[in-house]
Amino acid sequence: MADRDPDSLRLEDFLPYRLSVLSNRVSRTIAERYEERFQLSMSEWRVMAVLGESPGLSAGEVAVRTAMDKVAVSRAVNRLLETGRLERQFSDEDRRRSVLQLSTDGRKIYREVVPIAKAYESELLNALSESESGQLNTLIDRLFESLDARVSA
Amino acid sequence: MADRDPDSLRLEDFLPYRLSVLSNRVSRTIAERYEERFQLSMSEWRVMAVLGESPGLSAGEVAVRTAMDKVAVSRAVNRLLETGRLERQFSDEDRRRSVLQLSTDGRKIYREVVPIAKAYESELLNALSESESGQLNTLIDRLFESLDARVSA
DNA sequence: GCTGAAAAGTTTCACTTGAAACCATATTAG
DNA sequence: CTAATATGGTTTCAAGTGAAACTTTTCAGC
Repeated sequence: MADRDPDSLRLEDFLPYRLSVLSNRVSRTIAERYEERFQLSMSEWRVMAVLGESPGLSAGEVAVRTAMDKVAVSRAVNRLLETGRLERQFSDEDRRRSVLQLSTDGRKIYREVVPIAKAYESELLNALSESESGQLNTLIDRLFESLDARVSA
Repeated sequence: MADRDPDSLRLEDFLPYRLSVLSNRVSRTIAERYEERFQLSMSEWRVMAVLGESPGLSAGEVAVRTAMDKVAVSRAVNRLLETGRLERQFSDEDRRRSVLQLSTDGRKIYREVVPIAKAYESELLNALSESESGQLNTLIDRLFESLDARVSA
């Protein structure tokens, strides 16, 4: 497994590359399952997903939770408003702050997409044993910690 | 770790989402290290990386090896030609087929970037023990197999 | 209360991206 | 041979993206 020739770089063995390819394939596959069927982009679905779990968030909070930037959130929110999947009010205490929640229609779609998403995740994880999935999660968390540790480095 | 409520979806625990965020952060971080310094986009670097390992590939072969689509490769190749990092000939047997290799300048940059990329990978993997990195690689391979198994499903 | 700075979102602009159409060369069938 | 088909690569076009500028509202200091 060791690959310690410092002068050569086999892209196929390079972790950042492997993660990127894996993630792209996974995301594309799952998106195919709801994009066409629900006319829902991945950004829109992410926004719906956090609002389904946590109604009443502001756009900024959605951005943090989804790791999207605020521009992308703004656009996704607007499309979801246009398509009637989302309702927006503005906070009484702070009228810049939006208060977002799924509409009746949005909740309906949410309830349809969640099982699709979870089924796909299970399918993918079928390749792994229970304990391996646990390992994977732990390892991913470690990598996040490693990234956080060197924010400004 | 089990999360088997089929009606709810916590994005933060959802593997496809976690992979996507992890991969984006890793890629962005590493790209920062060479983009500004070498005026090199991630696509261009990927093309250089495979040609550094395997000179003489065609554009199509580069596309397969980098998991990029042919449009992206075509554009990256053209930029690399313009900036003098790449040389292109066309095959004698099949004059549609390009034969690509790094130029002297390209090889120089390649030799500078490889250690940067590898250093970053090591930094990231410092969070893991030797055996954990091995586990991670195995798990990622399994997930790829799982994806390949259901190509047309 | 006012003025200046900050925060929540939105808009703009320049750039990237991928699908589909396209061009040139190669191959195959008749 | 020549027509039809396939293949390698490029161009076009429509959509997506992020950084920076902007608008509106709030807050802090005086």
